[in-house]
Amino acid sequence: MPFSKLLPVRSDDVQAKRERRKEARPGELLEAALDLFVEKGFAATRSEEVAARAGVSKGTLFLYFPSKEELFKAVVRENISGRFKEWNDEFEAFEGDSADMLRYCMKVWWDRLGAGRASGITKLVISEARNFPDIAAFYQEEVIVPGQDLIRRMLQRGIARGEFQVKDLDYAIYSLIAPMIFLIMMKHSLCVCVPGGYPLDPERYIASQVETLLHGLCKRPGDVPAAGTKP
Amino acid sequence: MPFSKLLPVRSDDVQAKRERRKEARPGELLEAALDLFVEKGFAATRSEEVAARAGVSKGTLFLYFPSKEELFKAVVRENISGRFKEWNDEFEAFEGDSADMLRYCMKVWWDRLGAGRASGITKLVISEARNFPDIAAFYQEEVIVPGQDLIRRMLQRGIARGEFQVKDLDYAIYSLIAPMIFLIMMKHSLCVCVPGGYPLDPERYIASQVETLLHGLCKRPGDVPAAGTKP
Amino acid sequence: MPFSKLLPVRSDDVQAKRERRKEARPGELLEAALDLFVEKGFAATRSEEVAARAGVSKGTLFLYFPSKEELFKAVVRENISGRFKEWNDEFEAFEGDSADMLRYCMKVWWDRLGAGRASGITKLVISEARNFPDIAAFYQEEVIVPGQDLIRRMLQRGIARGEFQVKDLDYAIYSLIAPMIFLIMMKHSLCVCVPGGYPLDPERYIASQVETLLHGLCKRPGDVPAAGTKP
Amino acid sequence: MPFSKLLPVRSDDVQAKRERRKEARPGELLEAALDLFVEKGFAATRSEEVAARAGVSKGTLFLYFPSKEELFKAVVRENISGRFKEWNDEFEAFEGDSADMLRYCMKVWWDRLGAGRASGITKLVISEARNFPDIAAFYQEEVIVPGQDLIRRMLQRGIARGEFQVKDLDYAIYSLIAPMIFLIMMKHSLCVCVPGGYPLDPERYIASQVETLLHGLCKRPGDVPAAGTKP
DNA sequence: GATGAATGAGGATTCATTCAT
DNA sequence: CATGAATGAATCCTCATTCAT
Repeated sequence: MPFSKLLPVRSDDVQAKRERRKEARPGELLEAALDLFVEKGFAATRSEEVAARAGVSKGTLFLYFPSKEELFKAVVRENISGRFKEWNDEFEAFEGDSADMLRYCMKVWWDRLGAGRASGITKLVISEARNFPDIAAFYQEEVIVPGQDLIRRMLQRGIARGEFQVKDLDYAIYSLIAPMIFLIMMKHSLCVCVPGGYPLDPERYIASQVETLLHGLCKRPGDVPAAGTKP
Repeated sequence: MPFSKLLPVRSDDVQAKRERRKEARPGELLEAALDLFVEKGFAATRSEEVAARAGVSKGTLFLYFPSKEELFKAVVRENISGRFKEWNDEFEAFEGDSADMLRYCMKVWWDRLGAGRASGITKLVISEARNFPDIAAFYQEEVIVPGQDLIRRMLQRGIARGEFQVKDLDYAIYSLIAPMIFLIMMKHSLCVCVPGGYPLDPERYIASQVETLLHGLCKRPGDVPAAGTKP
Repeated sequence: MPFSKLLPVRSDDVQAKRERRKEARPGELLEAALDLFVEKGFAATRSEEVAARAGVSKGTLFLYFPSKEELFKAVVRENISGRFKEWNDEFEAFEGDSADMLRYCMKVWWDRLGAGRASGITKLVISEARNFPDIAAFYQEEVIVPGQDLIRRMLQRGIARGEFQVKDLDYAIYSLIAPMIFLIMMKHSLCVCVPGGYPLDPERYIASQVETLLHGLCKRPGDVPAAGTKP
Repeated sequence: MPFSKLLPVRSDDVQAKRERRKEARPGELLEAALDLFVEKGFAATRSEEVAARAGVSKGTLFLYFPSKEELFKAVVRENISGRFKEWNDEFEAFEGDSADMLRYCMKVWWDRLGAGRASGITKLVISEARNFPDIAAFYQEEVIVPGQDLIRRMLQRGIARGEFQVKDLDYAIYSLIAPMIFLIMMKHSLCVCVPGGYPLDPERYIASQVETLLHGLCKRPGDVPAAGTKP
């Protein structure tokens, strides 16, 4: 038994915590940085604040990341992890109406990604892409391509089942993407800073988007007079 | 007639040039500011650089605009707010099918605003709103409120004419806004920095969005088998 | 008769006014500058504001005074004019009690100098003397020396008439000067900028100062119990 | 005992020096600031110069004081406000004649405050109050109010003991304040810049002021013929 | 002479980054 | 490894002064 074991327990504990923390450092810093970058953007986030939120000193931050810019890149890379495998499986397993599938997907997307902190990454990338081209490339490859691929397959399923019709499949995917990106951008910008508050209830927004997306704005010959319409 | 009138024309000319320059200054500065704000964002744009690009010195900028923020507001007024009058008139004067109106509006919106540099302002505001609440509030008031108002009236027109049906008018406007904002965000972020290039042809994008928006994804009972569908 | 005489009268008038003004320019500038220097001090007074208050353009100011510093010096020199002749005469002519003379002088000093704008010069000189040694020298020679001389003679008169007694004549004069300078300084500083307001009623202040100056704080053996004393 | 404790003393020493410097910084900065504020006034003192005189860089100054104004307030607290406790105690403890108390106080005031650099602060505030209302308000609260309060209590003590008599207590305090302020103003303006030198010996000035203040200028019936009077 | 547009040095303050401990 | 004191380049904005007209 080493002598250290004979030292007062507190010291032991603290030592252990310190060890644990030491290895967790980069992660804690990335966490803190994610929060702050999402909240304030790259330029307005102060290195010291990141360090403070991670519970370390300013100097320590630069021990792990050589510059604020590298920290930023690490934050984005760290958080762009493809959860696409899981999503693909779920998609493959889905049975039923394509309209329901789309309704389900949008809702699930919001609950699992949009509503959480992960959407902050998307906001971050889009907002700062211009000043960080390699991040943009990274994101494109890791998120956009697989994401658009999944969405395309969803539309194809609908078409194959004779439930959807689209004129231009490559661009139809944007009819699903645009509403999601818009919601994310608003959630992280105007919704949190306009004095009167920018009114945007996500659930209601998604419900409205999906229905319009499925059925369109145009009244159809056989349609019932649409009870809910507010003229 | 005083002798001065008989002096060489040059004097007159130079005077004229000076006058012209003086009057042109604000415009030149606004041009330069627009370029830089769009390129670098609000925070990262340095006042001095705006001045330099307009061919004047630092001090001159502040002769015309009391602060960077006021300069930005002037850019917004010059490039966006000022156009609503014209748009409203056009809307009021429009005759014909509401679907055509929507097609026309989207196209015209792109040609006049979206395609130009002005759309960069929208991207900027959404990206940096959180750090500049004053700017966000200003933009909300000057652009978002009148813009959404116009869109709402377009939908109401369609409903009134029995051509559109919407369940939730307040949120249906986002079905028009989201595609536009998405296009703007992409145009000024991923589209200009992803190496391979983010493939997004605006015209085709808008055409696709509008048709889906009008008719929805779902195949309708009486629909012909949709020749254009690419399975 | 020159043709100009046939021009509309207005022109004539304006021309005349302009002529008149042209010669008055330096004076108007000095007036404006006096006001502003007294109000804001040297550093905080902007040349442009002086020009604006004098009704001319910025450039014109520099036509008459080569720099802000020279303007400042001119302002002080211009306003340090000895009205001492008049005061001396009045002093020589005064008949009566020396205590009354002192009461009279203090009151008259306030009415004629202290209360007016002239006191601003004194405040100005004392406040800025350190940065303008030649102004200080000028003021010393033109104002302080003759002023102290007059005051000394007043005390001497009292002593000669057996009405005053002083131990140290050279310094006794400060017993008259200090209250005046203090009042001036306060009038132009704390009195006009402390939020709650610095309470200082000049008339009451002078009355109090004079009486204490004449009779002292110490109760005298034969004194009546001083009805007005507020314990 | 860990081995580190056995390391050469040098490390310890250097550490100590660094600690000492860190703790000394605010003091060094306050010293430098006091010097410069007194010498040049508030507006004309450049932050960088304060830092330089304290032997640190611009940034370091703002590490200890968030703004130039806060630096100034700290200077005031350090040099003036902090002393009232001590003064009050001394006043409470004073035994003896009120005239002696007044003589003692004036002398002590000069020795401890007036003669030192701290009095320059008072001069500065009065000179620049109008441009820095916050500073004026702060000074009023921290220095003027407690100062006048102490003086009022001194007069009240004299009255209570039947030694002083005043007609208007609220204004009688100015009979003590005015001489002190005058001396301060002169010391920091004309006295240090008039070429020939403005002749003002503080000790003699105070002695003269106090005696006149106590006994007044007027000869009293029972007075001896005032040996010292120089006619 | 008069104008006022233009200049650019200067000043307060911020913050990423370094480095001695 | 960790710290946090120190740095100084960078940035917004001001204003005395110049000079072409």
